[in-house]
Amino acid sequence: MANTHVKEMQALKEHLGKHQLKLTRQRELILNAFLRQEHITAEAMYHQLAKSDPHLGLATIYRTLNLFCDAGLAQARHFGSQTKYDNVSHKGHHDHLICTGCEKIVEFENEEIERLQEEVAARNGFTIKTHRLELYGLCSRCRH
Amino acid sequence: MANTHVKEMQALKEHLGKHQLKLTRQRELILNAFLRQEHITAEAMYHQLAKSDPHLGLATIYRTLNLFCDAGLAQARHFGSQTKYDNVSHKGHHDHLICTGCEKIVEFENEEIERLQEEVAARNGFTIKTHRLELYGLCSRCRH
DNA sequence: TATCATTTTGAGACAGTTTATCAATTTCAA
DNA sequence: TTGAAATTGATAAACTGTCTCAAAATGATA
Repeated sequence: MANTHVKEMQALKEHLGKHQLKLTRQRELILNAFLRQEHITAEAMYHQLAKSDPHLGLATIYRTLNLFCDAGLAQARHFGSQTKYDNVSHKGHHDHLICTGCEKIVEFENEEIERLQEEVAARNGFTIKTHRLELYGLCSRCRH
Repeated sequence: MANTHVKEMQALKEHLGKHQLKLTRQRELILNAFLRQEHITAEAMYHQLAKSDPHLGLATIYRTLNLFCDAGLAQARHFGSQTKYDNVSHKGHHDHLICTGCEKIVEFENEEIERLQEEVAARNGFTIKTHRLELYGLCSRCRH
């Protein structure tokens, strides 16, 4: 199975090098599995990888996903009692509409909002690397 | 100490009446404390109220804050590993520019972004109650 | 106001998620 | 190849939030 995620692997290696961290078999394995997802929980990834690698520990999954966050490859999003790790490289970036009634999540993108964010950032001397936008409310079904 | 939150108390009583629930000393106490906050965690409220009422149980705080959510007075949001209960009657916006270099945080407001958020929500049948927008990047000082 | 079915409370047990611990193993620079 | 440093796996521990249940409080009714 070829590594089709050369760019992300490069980014990970760069982060590891900068922080005196090491590239391990597990980190490669988890990265490849992670990049195939749009977003996933640690627990789900644990079960998924257990099929091919039964001795991979849950703690390692958590540690590695948090490492990916530090490296800018992933972004943690807390909802309900679980943490979902978003794949940042997956189709740019998506924001979320979250129904507080039924917990339904709708993803959206809005270029105009992105543009205004850049504008706000520039006005304050910032260069944006990533962002998080979550709108909380009630979906049409839950409003009634 | 007079109850200065007549409107919210009225809304709570209405909810209680509709659902065969009872108005208790604890619910009044917690409501008054809650309405003084913009947002608070159950744990924080527990410690705050423990000073004047050492026997108020943590479970009661959780139950009551969830009751407020049902009554439309509060809204739960998950932040990190904790749940914050937003006071719905406060409508302050808290958008943030966060520097990943020096951790500086700049607050901002942008009406145009807010308007576009409403638009996106409406297009998806949602009614927004609150939102969270965080822009991560480098400030001018850290970029160099 | 007294009665009493129903709801609520407090205290702690419990459950689900994430992190800490630590001996054994692996990595990688020299 | 060597060895200091980082990482892993297994599991204990921590944390947040919910459940349990006997005792207490509430409020509708008489």
